[in-house]
This record gives sequence, C-alpha cells and structure tokens, in this order.
Amino acid sequence: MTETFAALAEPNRFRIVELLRSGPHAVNDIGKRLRLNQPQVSKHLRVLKRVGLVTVQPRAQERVYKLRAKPLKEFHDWLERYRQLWDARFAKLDDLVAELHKKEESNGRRKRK
Amino acid sequence: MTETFAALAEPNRFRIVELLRSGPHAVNDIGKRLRLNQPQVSKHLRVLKRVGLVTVQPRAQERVYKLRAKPLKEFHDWLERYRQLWDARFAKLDDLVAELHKKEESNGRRKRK
DNA sequence: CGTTCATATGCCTTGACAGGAATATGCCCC
DNA sequence: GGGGCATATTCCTGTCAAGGCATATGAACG
Repeated sequence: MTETFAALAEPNRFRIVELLRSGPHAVNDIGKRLRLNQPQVSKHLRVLKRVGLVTVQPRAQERVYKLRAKPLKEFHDWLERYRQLWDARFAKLDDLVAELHKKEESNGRRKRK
Repeated sequence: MTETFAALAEPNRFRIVELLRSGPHAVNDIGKRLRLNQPQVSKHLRVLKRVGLVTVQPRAQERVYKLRAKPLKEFHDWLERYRQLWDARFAKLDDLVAELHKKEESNGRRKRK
C-alpha cells in the first residue's frame, strides 16, 4: 500500500496516471503530451508497473500502457474506512467528543495522577 | 496532492495515520503503541501536520494529534474520478474498446502514416 | 540484413529524507 | 523558581531516487 503511495508521490508519475485515466497511451505519446524525455517516461512507467498501477501491451514497436483497476479500487476501499471523518453524522459526534474532552479537562486536573 | 501521497508513502507515517483513525492520540502514546522513538514520532507528525493531514491541540504538556477530514475527503473525491475503471458497467465498455482496437490493428497497417 | 523507429537500460551526479543520539523548549507542580 | 515530564529541534550519517545523457535492445520494413 505504501508502495502505491510512493509511486504516486512523484509529480511526473502522478501526471502520467492522470493522463492514463483518459485511456491507454504509448510511451512516446506520453512524453510528448507531458513534455518529458523518453527515458524518464520509461523509468516512471517501470515504477508504475512494478507497483501494479499499469500494464503494458505491445503494439508493434510501441508499448501501450494502461491503468489497472485493482490497486485504485483497493485504494478507494481503504479510504472508505475513513469516511466517518467527513460524514455529516460523524461531524456532530466529533463536536460532542470535543465537548466531553473540554469537561474532562476542566475537572480533570485534580483527578489526574 | 502529491505531497499528501509523499507523506503517506513513509511506512511509519502510514501507521501513525492508521492509529489516529481510532481517535486523537498524544505523541508519547503513539510512540509506545508503534514502538517508535519519541523524536521520530515528533518528526513524522511534523510532516503530517505540514501537509494538513493532522492538527494539534495542547493538553497540558501533552500534544494531542488528530486526523483532519479535509485532505482525506479530497483524496476520496479524487479517486471517485477513477471509479469507471472498476465499475462493472465500464468493464464491459473496456472489453468493447479492446475489441475495437483489435480491429483497428488488423486493418490499420495500411492506413497508418 | 541493415536502417529506422520506439522503447528500455546503465552510469553518474545531486538532492531529499529517515533514523539515532544529544540537546533545547515548554509546561506543570511543589 | 527549580526539578521533572512531554515534546520539539538539531546535527550527523547513510540510503535512495530522479534527471540528464549515452547507449543497448527489439521490432518492422524495404
């Protein structure tokens, strides 16, 4: 999981992923659109492939890279577990907890070991 | 956005975030639970704070760190734009596109510039 | 088969960052 | 106000990764 994060942490790699969202692209095509030198594109794609974010399919001499659904879905599922943080219902609960903390703080000074 | 990724790419920082999902924690508490030295915990929390993933609230001498909803929600929203990748409906469309590509390939050799 | 095109790999330098140990800051309590 | 905690910061060192350039691999096509 953290490897996926690391892969997306690199700005140019992030741009590549964003570009690939619109569909598969060949290496040279990516390089031209993002103004990147070909070797860097290949290297970045290598990393993205290693962590499973993309797959390759040869088309003659070209290599067409495509986004893979699985890791992005896993990603999405992971974030779902944090949904409570921003859900309206929880926001209220959050306030409540904050209030409880305040109380605990004000009369906790004597109780504290 | 990529900064958030970078912050989460560090395994120990990821563990801290996972721990904070269960609620706010003080620095020393985090260190004990995750078996990390206090300075590293402080440093990691500094990074998490810089990218806006956490906030601090002083409680006497302790500093209680808490997850922030906003960046995680933004994150979630960003991933929503990729949902088509793993949605069933799109899976079919994907197959269709693949087939079209195959056709284009078979009779495209002469058409290609 | 040799040339050309698309892509991959190797080498090098440089900068960023994590961990460890020591130390500084800040707050509480007597 | 001085000692004791909880936390932050500093310095140091080693590691790792990105970019630039040169070069290697590999396929198509005359």
